[in-house]
Amino acid sequence: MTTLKELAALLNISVSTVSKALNDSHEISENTRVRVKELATKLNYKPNRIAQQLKTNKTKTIGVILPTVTNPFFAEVLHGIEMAAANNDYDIIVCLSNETLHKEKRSLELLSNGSVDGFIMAVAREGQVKMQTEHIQTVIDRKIPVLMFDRVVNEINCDKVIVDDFQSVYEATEYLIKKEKRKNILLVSNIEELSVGKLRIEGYSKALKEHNLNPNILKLDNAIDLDIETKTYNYLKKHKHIDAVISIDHVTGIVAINMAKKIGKKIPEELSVLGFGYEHTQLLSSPKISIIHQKAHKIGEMSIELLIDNMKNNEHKLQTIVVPSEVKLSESTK
Amino acid sequence: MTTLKELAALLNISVSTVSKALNDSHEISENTRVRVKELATKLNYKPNRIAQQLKTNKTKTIGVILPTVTNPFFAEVLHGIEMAAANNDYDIIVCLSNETLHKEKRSLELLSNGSVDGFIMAVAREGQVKMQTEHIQTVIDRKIPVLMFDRVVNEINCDKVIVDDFQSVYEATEYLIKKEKRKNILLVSNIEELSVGKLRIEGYSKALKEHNLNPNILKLDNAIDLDIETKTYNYLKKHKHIDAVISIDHVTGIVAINMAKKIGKKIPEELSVLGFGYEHTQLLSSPKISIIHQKAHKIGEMSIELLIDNMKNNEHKLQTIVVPSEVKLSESTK
DNA sequence: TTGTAAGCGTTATCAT
DNA sequence: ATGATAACGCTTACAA
Repeated sequence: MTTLKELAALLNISVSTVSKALNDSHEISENTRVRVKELATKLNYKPNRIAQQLKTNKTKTIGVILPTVTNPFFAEVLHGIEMAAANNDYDIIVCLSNETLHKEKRSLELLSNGSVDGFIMAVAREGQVKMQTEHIQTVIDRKIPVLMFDRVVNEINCDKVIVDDFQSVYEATEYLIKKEKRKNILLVSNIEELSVGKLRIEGYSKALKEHNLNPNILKLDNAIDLDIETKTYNYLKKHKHIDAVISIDHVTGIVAINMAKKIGKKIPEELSVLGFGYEHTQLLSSPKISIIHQKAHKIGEMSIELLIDNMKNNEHKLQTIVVPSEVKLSESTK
Repeated sequence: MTTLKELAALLNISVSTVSKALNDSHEISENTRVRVKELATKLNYKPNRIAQQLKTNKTKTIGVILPTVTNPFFAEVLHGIEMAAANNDYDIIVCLSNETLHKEKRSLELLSNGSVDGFIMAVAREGQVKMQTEHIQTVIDRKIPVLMFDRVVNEINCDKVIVDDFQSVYEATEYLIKKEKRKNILLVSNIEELSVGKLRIEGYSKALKEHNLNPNILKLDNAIDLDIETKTYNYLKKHKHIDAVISIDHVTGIVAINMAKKIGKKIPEELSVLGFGYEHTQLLSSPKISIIHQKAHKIGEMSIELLIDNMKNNEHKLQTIVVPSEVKLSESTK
């Protein structure tokens, strides 16, 4: 790799002159500026980023710690983060906690050694269940900015970008009650132990209470694949009076549709199904599921913007931004 | 952040002594070694990675360039990459090309300045269509190791990790012909311009030819959402004799099932459906689709292993590894 | 307008 | 056993 030193030697001028010339310093004469730049392009000179980082004590890199990336919500957030970061000339280092505390901890520790200028993270399931968060506070105490999105720790004081979990489910439930006149609404949950899951369930409960309806909640307890189907099938078979389903994740809603059809329920006439969804969710269900579409891409973008403001702006004030979701009704229920 | 210098000052010894003590040099006395380490842990000293990188000219970081991460295949590969990288004490910088050439180019250029020790990439759709690949060769010429996975450029000589696209579809098609006695097999494609798409279609064509059957190919031409449904619906409606569908991506197979049911076809009796799939694909379809399951996670792991060997091992030989897929038949067709 | 030199935090060589 | 010094590649005050 070509270095400033090499350029300087070839041109018989000093390193600092070369540096200044390349950075368009006014101190440098037109003539040498051109000579330097020509040789630089000819030799394909690129400043060594590591050296620049050491000098400036800025990495222009953001650490992104996600619980997983196979969940389409996080994939889409990551997409938003990457795009926005690139637009601001930031790189991102991605770490996956796999929902475990030890991996999340390890990643934070490893990257806190000057590898990144700040962090964007959604906390791991394990940390949220066990309520262990000191490792995050430690990073903040070291004056490294941290931003949390989606899954958030209330006790920690930092920038946050969250979804309107409570409000969106509250409104969706109300819609089912008031507009669609549903009276026996089942909530299906596979994420009840997450902060977002709790909020969604609260939104549902509040709407039901306000209309004097009884809650029906099917907690799948972090089940996988066939278990999800069996439990849903059995529940719907046993409780024939259910006339609407709200799924609070992106999978169980489609499963509910499939199971209901198997039982012979007419959708949406006899059963209205609403779930959380992403890019292809509606395409994959038939009849179409109605979805609460979290603006995951937007969440990613906002996270970058806010974190960068925190890193650059001395008067930055910590804040929590709520990104509203968008309800997409299926054609059939519109 | 605590530095060696600070430790040295506090202990009234030289920087180099501190450095050696922390690195367990035999030159240092038991006594000072302990003193240094105690103070280091007390002040939570962590060596500055940037400085180490500058010194050693190794970043222990790998650049990962993906076309997208909302496609579950790439998400799962990324997961495998991240896990394997972490196990080998490597960080990954993730860039998304969004299937565009200019973003892919930009990312390669930006990271080629000493930011990473090597690259893992799947080329963007645009580059594959336009057959533009010089930017990749440029990186290789600079002696930065590059590994390609899945979508691969034959003309470029580098490590490759690929899927058995041709073979898996060939065998799946043969299975439909020989075991299930299907005679009118439709191939649905939304990725015919990608290297992998071409190979899959070839596998299909070869199997048909060997059994003297006529190919039926529905090219969706990179269509989105409702278009996919409409085109599939119309085709199946018009060509009632179709008795099997092979989808060569992870979406159109499920859509085919839904559309066929709409038309009134019995699945799998009248129509057998087979597609490419990932974690939740089968869960989302009803009746269950049979899937060719690409070992995406494995592809990610292998890519890291191979690239690291390339970076560390002087006698490394460039190679192409084929990761076999696994066919998961739906319960109903087993 | 150009050059010298210090410094970012490490590691490594060579004295002491 | 410990320390002084140079070096990685760059930026930047300060001198010339």
